[in-house]
Amino acid sequence: MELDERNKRVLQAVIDSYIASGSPIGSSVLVRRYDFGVSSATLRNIMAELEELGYLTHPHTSAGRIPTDFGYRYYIDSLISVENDGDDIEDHLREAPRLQGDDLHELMEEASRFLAALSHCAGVVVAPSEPETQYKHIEFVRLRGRQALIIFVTTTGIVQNKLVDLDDSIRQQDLNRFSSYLNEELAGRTLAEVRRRLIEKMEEEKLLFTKLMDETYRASQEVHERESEMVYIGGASQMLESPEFASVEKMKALLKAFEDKYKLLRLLDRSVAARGIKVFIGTENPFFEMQECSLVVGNYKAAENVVGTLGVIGPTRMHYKQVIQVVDYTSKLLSKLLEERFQRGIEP
Amino acid sequence: MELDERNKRVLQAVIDSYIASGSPIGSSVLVRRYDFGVSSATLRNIMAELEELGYLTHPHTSAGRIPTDFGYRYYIDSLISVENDGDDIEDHLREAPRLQGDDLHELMEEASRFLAALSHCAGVVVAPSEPETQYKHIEFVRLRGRQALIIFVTTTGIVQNKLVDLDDSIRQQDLNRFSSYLNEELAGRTLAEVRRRLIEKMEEEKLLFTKLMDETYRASQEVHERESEMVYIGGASQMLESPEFASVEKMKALLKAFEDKYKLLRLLDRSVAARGIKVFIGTENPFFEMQECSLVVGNYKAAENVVGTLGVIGPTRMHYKQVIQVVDYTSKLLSKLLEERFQRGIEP
DNA sequence: TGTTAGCACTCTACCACGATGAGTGCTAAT
DNA sequence: ATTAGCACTCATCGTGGTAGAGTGCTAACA
Repeated sequence: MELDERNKRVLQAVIDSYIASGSPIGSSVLVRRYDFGVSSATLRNIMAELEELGYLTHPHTSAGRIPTDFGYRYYIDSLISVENDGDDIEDHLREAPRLQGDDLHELMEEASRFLAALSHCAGVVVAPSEPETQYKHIEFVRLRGRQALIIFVTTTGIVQNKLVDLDDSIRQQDLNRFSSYLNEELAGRTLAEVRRRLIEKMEEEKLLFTKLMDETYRASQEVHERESEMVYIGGASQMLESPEFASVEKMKALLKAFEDKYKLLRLLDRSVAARGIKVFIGTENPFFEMQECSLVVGNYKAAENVVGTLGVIGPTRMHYKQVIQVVDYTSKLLSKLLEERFQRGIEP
Repeated sequence: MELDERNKRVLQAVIDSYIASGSPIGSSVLVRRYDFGVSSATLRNIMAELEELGYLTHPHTSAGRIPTDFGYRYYIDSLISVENDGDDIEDHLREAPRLQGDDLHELMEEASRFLAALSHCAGVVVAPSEPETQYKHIEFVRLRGRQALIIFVTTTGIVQNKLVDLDDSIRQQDLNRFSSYLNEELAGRTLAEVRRRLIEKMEEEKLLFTKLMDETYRASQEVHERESEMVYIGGASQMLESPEFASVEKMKALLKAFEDKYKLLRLLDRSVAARGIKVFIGTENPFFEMQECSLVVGNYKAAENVVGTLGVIGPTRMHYKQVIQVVDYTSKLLSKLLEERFQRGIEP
């Protein structure tokens, strides 16, 4: 059943107004603020119809209407047009502070705060995740005594180091040979492949460097673990400003959810597959603590591969249009920065 | 003016009860729960006296007494004895999960969560701060093309790397000579000294490696910046459990304060000078947002030097005795772990 | 002089009550 | 199909009244 043009306009007006004001929208408000050319009674009939169809609801009999999750879904899919009059956000973006952290860690934190500041919600950035991250370079460095440093570089510019004990008999030249061997063998593979390959090698050739190989394997595993754990949350307190979280219980639930970064990670990772911006509304959201929140998620990439997720978590009543634009912009910005960083830093 | 023995006991009883229950303590409660051998009327007189002296107050005429900050101060300085019957905490500690992160970053996060879990407040750990951190080792590694990696290791086990462009003419052998030169020159100095020395060197000998020297200088500076920014907060939502933060305003204030890590840093750094555990109560606290909080701070060390601060932030009404023990224990634990890590990892 | 019993007083928390007003749903007229 | 009008509902807010906890003070007592 398709909505007719007028009903669409009314639905949009209700949701727009509700997003702006935060309180339920009654028929009189619509008459006052919009020009539908009909009376409040007609609007009441239309709204009753929209409620029947599941787009709207009202908290109690004598209150105005608020959108359901289903209503928001329709609003986002069919009613807002991000591209055609997307000029309002551009101004904000132009005067926004630029991201400039030169450390990856710093850059991620900055990006999460950037998202938060522009969206007035919490900003989340997940560091590049493993499946798409590629091995770039390995290097072994002898330190004093028996110590050596394994330096592991990925295409996303992460440098992982690990200290290991080594036999005195192994000299820097040996290490150099070993590293160029590995570099040739592993070039261009993803980390998962690298790990598989290392295990194969270890079984094939039970040679001199077993221990070193083993440690290398471990280092590559640690890159994986460290990366996939890294979730940066910025501006969580922004969210507490919205009246929907004005109750102590809800605040606590929200805060707890933010502390459990692992859950957030899984939540965000669900959207890695898809390109473009995705929106999860309220109950579409798999975690109970987040049932009153919406999620706007996008990806960023570096070196041609999709490598990470970023997004905004806010109340279901958020300014979707603006937030979608912000997430889109930030994902492009971050992609560009990583690309540059990558070019400048590691590629010959 | 010194309190007589009975008044001390009453003060202690009031504070103990208040810490346990969270609601103001009336004379009848004291009669019921303690055996002072006097009537409630006498206790009322005593409590009035204690109020006169500034140790207690009451929120309104017909409410029981609660401690003032001054009262807490006296309580901590004179009434609780951490050492003599400190057996209650030991059991908890024994069955507590051990810290085992092998990455410094991970270890700090774990420690902050550890503090939070045991104290039921927020746990804070500041990464090793610069003045005491010493330079340990430097290494230059040629990568492909014009790229090279500067690896900078401090005594606290932090490894900082920086990618630089280098002239093709500089070969790995040159780099090795340069690094052993620097290693000799800079051994055992603090980072501040290292930076000073590098500048001197650059002016003295305008030689081949000016650019490399310059980049090295920058790397050492980055170690400083990165370190001093690192504040780990664990279990912030624990604090929201206590009824004193049950108002939305207070929660927000608290959360904002936690987000501004830099302020926290300055707060905690005030106590770096002193050894042992320090307690800051309510208004003794320099930041307005934290006026209703107390702070229990301690230091941890590695390699014989005091290098970092850690502590617990909680409501003024916290279980001081237990928290002091937890902070003490954790600081020792972290010191030991860092010491081990240091021995194992870097020292020959 | 210190302690105690008793009493008047104070203040909060809680509940019930009613007024207000925004907003709906329905019906009958247009 | 639209509209005016009306009865009805429900949250919100201020009021007043009550119960209970706790105090301070006074007068009696050891």
